[in-house]
Amino acid sequence: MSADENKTNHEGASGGEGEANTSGLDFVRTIVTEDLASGKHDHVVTRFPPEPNGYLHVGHAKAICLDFGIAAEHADSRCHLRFDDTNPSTEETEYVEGIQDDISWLGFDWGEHLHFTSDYFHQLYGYAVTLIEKGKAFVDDQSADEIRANQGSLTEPGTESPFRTRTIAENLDLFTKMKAGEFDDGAKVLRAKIDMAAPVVAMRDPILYRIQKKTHHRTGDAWCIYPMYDFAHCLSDAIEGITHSLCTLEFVDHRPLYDWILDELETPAHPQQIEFARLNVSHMITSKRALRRVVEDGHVMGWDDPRMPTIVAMRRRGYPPQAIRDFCSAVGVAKRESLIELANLEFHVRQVLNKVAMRRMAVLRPLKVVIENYPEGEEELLDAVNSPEDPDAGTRPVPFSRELYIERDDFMEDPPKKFFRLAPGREVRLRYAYFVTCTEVVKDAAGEVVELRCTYDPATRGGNAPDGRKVKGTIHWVSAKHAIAAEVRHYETLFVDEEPNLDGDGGVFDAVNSESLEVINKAQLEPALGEAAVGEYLQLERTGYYCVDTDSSADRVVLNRTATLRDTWAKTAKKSAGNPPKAKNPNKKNKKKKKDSE
RNA sequence: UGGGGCGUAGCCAAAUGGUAAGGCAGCGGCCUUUGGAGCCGCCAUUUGUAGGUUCGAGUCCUACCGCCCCAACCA
Repeated sequence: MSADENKTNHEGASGGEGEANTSGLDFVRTIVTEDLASGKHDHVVTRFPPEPNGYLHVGHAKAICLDFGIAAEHADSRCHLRFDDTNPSTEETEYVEGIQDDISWLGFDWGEHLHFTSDYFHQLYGYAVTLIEKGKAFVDDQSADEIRANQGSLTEPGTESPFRTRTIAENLDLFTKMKAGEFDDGAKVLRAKIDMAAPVVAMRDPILYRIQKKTHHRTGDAWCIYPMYDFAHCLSDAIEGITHSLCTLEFVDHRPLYDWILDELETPAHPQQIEFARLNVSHMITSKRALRRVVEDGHVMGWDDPRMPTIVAMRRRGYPPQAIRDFCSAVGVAKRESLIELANLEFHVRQVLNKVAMRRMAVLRPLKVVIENYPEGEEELLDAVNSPEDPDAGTRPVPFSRELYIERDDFMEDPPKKFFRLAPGREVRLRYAYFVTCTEVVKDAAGEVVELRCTYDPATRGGNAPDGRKVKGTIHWVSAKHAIAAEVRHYETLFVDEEPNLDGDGGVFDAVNSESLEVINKAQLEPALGEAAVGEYLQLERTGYYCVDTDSSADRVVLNRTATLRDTWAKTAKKSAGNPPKAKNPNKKNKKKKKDSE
């Protein structure tokens, strides 16, 4: 018989549709599905509401996938992109454009529903006037400091403003003058009249409008008063007919205010705010403030540096949008705060790349090999498969000649037990080419191996021996004469800790991994790589997934390593060497409050 | 110490009173012209703790413990 019971009881209201099957759905989709089944709504409208004051990051990707994803799952449903641009001092057109690019790239489409909270400034103003007329809002002359001081504490109630009892007429007059620009920034604010003793601080006469004589990136100087988030957001949702307004957990406390405003005013709709836990990924941060520090302090090349957790950066690094969507879908949606291991994201990146990346050969750290019984000056073209996952991708010719490069790591003078690659006297297969046997090791004065002399078996052309003999190892190679020199960039995580502590003495500086970028200057690529386009997904066989970086030009190839290949050899090698696991950065724990993390 | 949210494996996450899905990671094996990919198997006698209700509890009740959020004229 309680009100609560009525609120949560959807079944009775159903038009005999039967119960919705919500098994396995996350809690947000469960609510949406039940609302549809009960007839509360016959379609769903969601919205993704970024503030254009920075670039989108992996955490936003989750929200985007949720907001747009849910809309796409139901008939006649849609998701709006609405820029929450109520603070002209931090927002810029550059970000408006960047955010649209990111969402499109991720694979979502808002159709005709590109909106701006600033489009509603006039309506919002009208709602504010209505609130004043109802005696539910007043103009406060207190300074910011005074308001803060009178707010009370978490355990003590606040005290009412001395201006709280102004007449409606006076409030109307003052608010009109605020809008007309008759007062300075901070001189006055419009506040809701709710309850200074409310246990939820957000309900203690929250500020609705403040004066900011700033030029807005869209409305210019038309306004000098701007609505606060709490006032603008719920009303914008209502104006757009949003059915389910999804946001992160820190807004739970704001829900009573969201509902209060919509209950006090006559609006076209009363959307339901639903909060879910934000996405955290190990070794990444999602605080815009800290991200800006990382960029401004020069720890990275920019917002799109492949080590950044931003969407532009993941794009430049070579993460396919499908992988990001798969990842978001795999981590789920719940209210429990969590820290997803980076390995999870990388898994989805590899999973997609394995299917789409063209295979190529490249030698990162070259060791010269001379095939002594291969005629000088001769060369030939061998066929190499472009993708074992996609027969339609065909083959390409790869030039072979007497002098080759192989990976230094693929040779050991004194190999351990399970090393299957080249060693003195040992025979291996050069991928797609021939079996070769190492006959001599050439060293320089310092004892460094500088060259290998080998012989090849002409009968093994293509990689198979007619006599059926097997080799244990297959290594990649590149013809020295035909190779293209390139720069290859390898990345480690930008932060050394799983959960970087940004509040320590050194802040971001102490948290960043100073060895997160490794530049390899003279990698040798097979000729086909000279034609790869910027952004193209590649797998350098046996070494990893790469893509052509935007820094590349006609005469310079730069590759980014997107992800390594799973490397079981590295594991067994490490195991037999008894290497201890990497030490972790000790300066963790004592996390302090993180703000500005949306 | 006020209000709110949350505790299921190393990391995520399902299970709507009926006997703990799935994924990642890890471990073992098969296969392999990438030590890749793929395939097979193993990995929670138990859901923060302690009581209680019930034939039956991760689910309901009580108490306790722990973590997170809230005192911007930010969003």
